[in-house]
Amino acid sequence: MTRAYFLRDMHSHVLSLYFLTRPSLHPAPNDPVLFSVILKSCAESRQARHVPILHCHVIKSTPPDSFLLTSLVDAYAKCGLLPHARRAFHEIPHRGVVSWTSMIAAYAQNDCARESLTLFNKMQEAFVDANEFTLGSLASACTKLASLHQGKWLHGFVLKKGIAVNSFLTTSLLNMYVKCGTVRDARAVFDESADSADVVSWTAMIVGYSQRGYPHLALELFTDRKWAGLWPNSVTVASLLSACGQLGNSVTGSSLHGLAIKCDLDDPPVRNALVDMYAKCGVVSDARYVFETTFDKDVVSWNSIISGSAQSGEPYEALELFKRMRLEFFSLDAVTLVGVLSACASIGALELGCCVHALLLKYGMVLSSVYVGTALLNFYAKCGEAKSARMVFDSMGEKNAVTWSAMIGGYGMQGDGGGSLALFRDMLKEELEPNEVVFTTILAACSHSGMVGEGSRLFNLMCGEMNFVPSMKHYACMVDLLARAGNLDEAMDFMERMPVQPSVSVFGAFLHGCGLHSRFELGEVAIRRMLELHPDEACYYVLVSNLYASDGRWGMVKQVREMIRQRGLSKVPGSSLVEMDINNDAFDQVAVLS
DNA sequence: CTAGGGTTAG
Repeated sequence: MTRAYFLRDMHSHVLSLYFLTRPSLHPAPNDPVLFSVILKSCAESRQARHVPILHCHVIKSTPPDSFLLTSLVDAYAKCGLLPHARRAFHEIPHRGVVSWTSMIAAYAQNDCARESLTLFNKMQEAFVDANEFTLGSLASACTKLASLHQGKWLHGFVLKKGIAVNSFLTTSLLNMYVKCGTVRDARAVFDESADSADVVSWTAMIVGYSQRGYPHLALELFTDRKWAGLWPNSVTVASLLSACGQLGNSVTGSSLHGLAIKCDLDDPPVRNALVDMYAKCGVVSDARYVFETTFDKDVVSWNSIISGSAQSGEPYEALELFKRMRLEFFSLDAVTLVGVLSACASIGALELGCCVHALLLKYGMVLSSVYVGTALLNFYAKCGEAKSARMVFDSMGEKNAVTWSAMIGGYGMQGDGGGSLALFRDMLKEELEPNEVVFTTILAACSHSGMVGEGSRLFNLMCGEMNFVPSMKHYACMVDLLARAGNLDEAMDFMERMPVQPSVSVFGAFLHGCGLHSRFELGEVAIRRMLELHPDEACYYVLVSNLYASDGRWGMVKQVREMIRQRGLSKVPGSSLVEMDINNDAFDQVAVLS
């Protein structure tokens, strides 16, 4: 059990004990110490029941005790009773910095960040000086408002007024920069107060790196000897596991698993992060093991294993788990359905996915986030339903590069390169920055529709005007584009002029074109080059054997296959899927869905 | 009497 849970439990016991021994009598304010203890326990255990009665006792005396009213503000706020907190605040006769800060914090904790800032202005008008507590709460308010501007102003205020910066304030400011600004600025805050760093500020910085796409730096900060004296807790470990998952680093991941066991850091977020890490590193069996041995599963546990299975090539397992979740009456959320949709997309389970769509509408989830809309769109696109995908696309409010890319790819999959291009132009018109995934998608769409001229033009636009450095995927798309259309000499020329060594997938695209257009002599030239660059790769032999097969040279095919066997290389056979037998399996699922 | 960090998704 973590410290937070323990404390909440303890305060709950304090209350039970007190009200058991004095069933009808609440403490009177003339015993302020006991009174404060009881109030604090109400706040920490989130039990609002007794607070109004205690409040009555306080305001009976004249003048009411400012200290106790301030505690009441805090207690109400922690129980989520913001209007009550506000009333108590207005009843305080002498408002000192603590009273103001309690109310500012009350707003920040109850999602009224805007009011926190307003109240801060009133506090300054009342000539009460803010302290590090006040500014910490205000920094949290800025984080919730996603307001870098206000946050920077606050940071400046702290420096200008020479307010003592402790690890609490450091963490709040650092976190503000992580969520609203850049990790660089966050790191600057962290480094400037390195002397007062503790586990929480250190962890906040690790979380920042992990969440903002620098998992490598997260691990680096963790192993930095400069902070060797800090001992990680379960929050630290959970975010480090997330970083390992992003990197696909299961070696460090399992070490952290060991650390968590050794230090008894075992709560739902850690277990969920473990499930996610193992799934992302391709060790689904370990992910499954951690999941099955978690006895206090929450919705995130289910979501992690469902998405993990779906993304690790086990979509049927994912659907099976979803069914189990429903049968156990576990309540789902949008993330669950996004995972299920991704499983449906990968096996083309149109019927089932449509039921998920119905569920999304039922819960009113479609508009709730870009993630949901994009997942639904992607599902329809992958099932070859570009029209339905487009309807989802048009109904979405917020869209990002992934959304656009899924829709562009949806047209591409149907061989509608014109549709892809039109949408790509719309994207540029809306002044959105296409990323490398969008470029890959549009190039592939051109290739599948035989639009060589358009594809080449886009590639030049990407490398020239838009200053993109093409990745291996882009090169493979270009070679595929040229080779598929029969421009094999041009494709060969393109490969030779590439600034990096072509990968197996680039050769694969080329050889495929050679097979399609019966240019076997060129294919053999490419095979020789590929052999020099990539020996010992099974897929290489498969490509060669495919080329001979398209020439009808079955003797050669047999020879190559024999070579694969002798060298002990193996390749997972490819497969494709068609939805059938809806009446049995899918309807079984549908029954669970409704 | 007041303050800080986490896990899942396209």
